Amino acid sequence: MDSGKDTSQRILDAAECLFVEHGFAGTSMRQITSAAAVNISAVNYYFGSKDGLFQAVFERRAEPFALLSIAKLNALQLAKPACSAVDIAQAFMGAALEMGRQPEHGGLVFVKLLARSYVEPHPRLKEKLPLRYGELTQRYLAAMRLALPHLSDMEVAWRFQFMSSTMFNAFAGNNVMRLFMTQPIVNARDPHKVAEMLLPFIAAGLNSPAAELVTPSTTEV
Amino acid sequence: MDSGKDTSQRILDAAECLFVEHGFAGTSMRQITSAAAVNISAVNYYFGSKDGLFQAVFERRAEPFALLSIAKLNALQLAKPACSAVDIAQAFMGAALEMGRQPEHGGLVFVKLLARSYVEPHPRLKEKLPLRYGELTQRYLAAMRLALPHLSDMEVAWRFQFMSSTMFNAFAGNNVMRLFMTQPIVNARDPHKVAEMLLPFIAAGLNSPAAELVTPSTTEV
DNA sequence: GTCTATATTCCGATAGAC
DNA sequence: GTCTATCGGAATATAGAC
Repeated sequence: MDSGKDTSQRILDAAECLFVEHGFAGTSMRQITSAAAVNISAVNYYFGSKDGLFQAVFERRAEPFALLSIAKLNALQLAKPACSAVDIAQAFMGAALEMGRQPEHGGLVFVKLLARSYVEPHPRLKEKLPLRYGELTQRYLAAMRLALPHLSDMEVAWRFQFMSSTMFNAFAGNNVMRLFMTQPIVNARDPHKVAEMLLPFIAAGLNSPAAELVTPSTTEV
Repeated sequence: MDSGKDTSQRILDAAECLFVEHGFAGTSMRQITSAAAVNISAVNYYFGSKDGLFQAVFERRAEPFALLSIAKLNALQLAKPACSAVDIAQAFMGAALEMGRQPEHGGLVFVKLLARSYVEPHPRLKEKLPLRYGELTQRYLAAMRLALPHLSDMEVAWRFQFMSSTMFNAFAGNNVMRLFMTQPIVNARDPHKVAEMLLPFIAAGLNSPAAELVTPSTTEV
């Protein structure tokens, strides 16, 4: 029998793919259990509800990805205490790439789920995510502040935001081209090639001079 | 009576907001008609179906936005035939900003709808959008190729893609911070301030040197 | 743990009175 | 054009046999 995986894991795998493709509201439990070839009531047995299933789908990958991202930064700062913004960007991208290289961690599916959650955050994420990713964000922001002393803390945060949205969307394959053109001319099949295209853009963007503020007041909350 | 707008327009307005906030599948016709304070059967009367309503919501803004974007580029190329990549980026951003300035065009709501469609394209968009936005994309790509002669056509397309995803997400207020941190430190309330933050990042990214290809083969389809 | 059967609610869509 | 009423189906969730 090739279906050696147990029921709950098959549900998680199927749900992960379907949530990425059609979103939470756009995916029914019947689709999930049908794709996983399990009985429909198994979802409630293992996860309590559809909401609970989503949470489980996310939590399975969240911790490994956070740990991986922080480990990449730790390794970088150990090897090169005065690291540049480009080094930091590469560490961040490296975490996504390494995740994509590990089939046991779902490959790039979780990065795609992150890209989607970015636009359409599930209610339960708003409670749990800050606690789990707060440290990651703080660590990367602190590193970037050191590497970009010519920028204010606020502008560093903006650039981290720009870097993240560009990266996540690129790895997730969310192309304007795919949407706007009959014949797409960019393709995100190989994540390493995407990373090669990304790097000069992001590196130059991070290191660019501070914004010339036309409006004098702050952009902060 | 302050509800001077007619029924179909009130439906469009309510649906536009709800689709942006909860997505197509996550929004029911009952939510829409309730928010619009109209009878539920009015949707079918005016738009035939929920799908038809989505298409109408999109098409109301699609043409004005496309025309505005192209007009910005026309004006730029007339005033400055040898325009730079930064000029082009500003023209593109200018279209979104001007759309945001016009309440009769829904302000920034359509940009947010674009940002969402980017991740979760409605089936009907895949047919209609390339025809409507194909010219826009081709025009901007052609202008960028002239302004960035050191890049291959393919790499220019990638950078247009990076620029678009960063812009749309920034204007739509899709922040990693909002998702990852308890206390968000960036805020996208004023689109002009967002644009000020965006410009140096995107300008430097567009003008950065070509990627060093480690893998020799092409990234094209 | 896995299944069938079912409860209950909500969905989009339509028919027909006015 | 706008309303009420309702249809048929699909959604999540649960109860209970095995």
